[in-house]
Amino acid sequence: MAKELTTREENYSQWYNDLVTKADLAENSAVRGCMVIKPHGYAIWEKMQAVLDKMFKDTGHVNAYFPLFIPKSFLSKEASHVEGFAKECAVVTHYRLKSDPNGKGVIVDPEAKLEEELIVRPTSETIIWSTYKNWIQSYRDLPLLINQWANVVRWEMRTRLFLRTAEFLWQEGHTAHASKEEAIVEAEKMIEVYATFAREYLAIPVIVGRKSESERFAGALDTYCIEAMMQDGKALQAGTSHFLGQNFAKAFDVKFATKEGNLDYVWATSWGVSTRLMGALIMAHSDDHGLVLPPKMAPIQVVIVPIYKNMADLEKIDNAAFEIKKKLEKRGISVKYDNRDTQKPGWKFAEYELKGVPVRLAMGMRDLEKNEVELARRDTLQKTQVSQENIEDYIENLLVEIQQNIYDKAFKFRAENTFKVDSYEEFKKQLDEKGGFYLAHWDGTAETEALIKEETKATIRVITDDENPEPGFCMVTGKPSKQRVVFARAY
RNA sequence: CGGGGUGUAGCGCAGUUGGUAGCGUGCUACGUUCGGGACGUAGAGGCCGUGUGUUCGAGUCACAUCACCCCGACCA
Repeated sequence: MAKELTTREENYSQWYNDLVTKADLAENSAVRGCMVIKPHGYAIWEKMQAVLDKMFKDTGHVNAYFPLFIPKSFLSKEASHVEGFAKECAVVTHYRLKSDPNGKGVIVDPEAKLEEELIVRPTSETIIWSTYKNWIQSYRDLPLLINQWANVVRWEMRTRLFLRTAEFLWQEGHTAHASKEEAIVEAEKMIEVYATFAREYLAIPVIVGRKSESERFAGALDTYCIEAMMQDGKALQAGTSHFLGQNFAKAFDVKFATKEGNLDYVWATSWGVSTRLMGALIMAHSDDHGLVLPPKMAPIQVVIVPIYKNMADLEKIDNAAFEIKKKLEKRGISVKYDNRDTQKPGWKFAEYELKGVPVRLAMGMRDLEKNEVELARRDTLQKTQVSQENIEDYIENLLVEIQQNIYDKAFKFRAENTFKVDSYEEFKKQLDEKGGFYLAHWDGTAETEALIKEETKATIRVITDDENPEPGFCMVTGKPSKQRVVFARAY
C-alpha cells in the first residue's frame, strides 16, 4: 500500500490531515496558513457553489462583487465589529516595489506609502454598507438582496486545511430591509437554506438555532447557526446567518424614506458559508480507507474500471463500458471510465476508494461473458454482481440509497453521541470520556458560560428554538433555566 | 506570543567515534504480469535549510539565523 492513512482511532486529526492531502483535496502552500485547493477538492467546492447559488437565486438573491481591499477607516466605524476582527487583519501599506539597491531582489519602495492603509477584507460588511448608502434612498429600493462569492483573509495563528486557513473562499449575503421583522425573517430563512443544503446535499444532519451572546458575530444582534457533529464527537459550525439590526446602517448612515414619509435606518442581515464546509463533509462521513462522498457532492459518481489481460480483451471491455457510460450519462450521472493502461486494477480500486467515488463498476472478461458487472459501493464497501440489463436503473437507485445511507449513518452517530446531563460533575466526566453533544441547563449568563469554557473547553454551540422548551436548573449555578442548550467542544 | 520538535533525492526516512551519502516509495526503460495499491532487471535523481566558526577534513561539533510541524493562548 503506497498511500496508507492514519486510522481515525489512532489519531483523528492526523487521519484528517492525511486524508485531505492523500485524496488530493488540498495541500499547504508556500504561504504559511494558506492552502492550495487541488482539482479534486475544488471540484467538490464547485458542486457546493452550484447548488447553493441556485438556492440563493431561488430565494430572490442576486450576485455582485465588492473589492478585496477596505479602507482602514471603514473598519473602525462599527465598534464591536472592529473589536472582532482587528487582531486578524492583513494590512496593505505600500503600492510599489523597487530593485534593492544593495543587491539582488526587490524591496518595498518607502516612497510608495499609501495615504490610507487598506485592509484585506476579513468580511465585507463595511465596504458593502458604504456602497449601499448610495443605492438606498427609498423603501422602493428595498429589500436589497445581494450575495457575493469571494475570498477573505483572517490572519490565523494556527491553521488547518479547510477548517481554518488564513485565506478562504466563501459566499457572503448582505441584505437590507425596510423593517426589523423582515430582516429577521431573512436571517432565519437563510439559515434554513443552509440547513437544507447540509442535510439534503452534504448528507450532514445539523442542529439549527442561535448563538449565545458571547459566540455571536461581532456587530450582530442575533446570530443563527447550523452545528454539525464530526466523527470525533466535536462540533463544527457549518454556516451562520446574522440579524445585524441597524448597526451597520447607523455606522454608514444608510437611511431610507418610508412609505409614511419618515426617514429611518435600514435593517440588515448577512450570512455565509465557506470552504470550511469541505472540512465538515470530509470529517462527517469518511473512513479509514479514505474519503466518503455523498453522491450529490461527488464530482465523479461512478467510476468504471476494466480488468483485462491483453489489448484484445480491453477492446471488448471498452465497447461495453462506453455503452454503459452513455446510458448512465443520459440519466445525468457523472461517470469516469478509467481505461488507462498505465495503472493496474488494484491500484485504481484503492485510488478511487481514497477519493470517495460512491460507486465503482468493475468489468472483466468473466463479467462480459455473463453480461454482468461488479458493483462496489463506497459507503458500505459491499460488492455485488449485477446484470448489465437496466444497469442505469439499478445505479440510479443505488446512488439515491447511498445518499440516504450516508445521512442516516451520520444521524445515528449524532444520536448516539448526544446526551442529556443535569449534573456538572457528570457533564465534565462524560465529556472527557466520550465527547459528543450535551443537552444541559444553563442560567443564561455569560459568566457561567465562560466558567464552563474555562474548565472544560466546551462552549454553547447552539440554542435551539424549541416548541415545548423543558425548563430546569442550571447545572453549574442551580439557577432557573428556560431550556436545555447544546454544549460541546468545537472546531 | 509561550513550550516542544524537525530541516539529508519528488515524498517518507536512516546516517555510528568527524573520513567525501544511503534505504523505502515514487520516477524512466525493457520484459513478465493484470478480479484489491504486481514482480524482475537496468537507470536517472543530492549546495545534507542558510551563514560563520573549530578542524588536514563537517550531514555529523559550536554559535547564529531562517523555515516548517506539533501542543497551548486567540479564532469560523
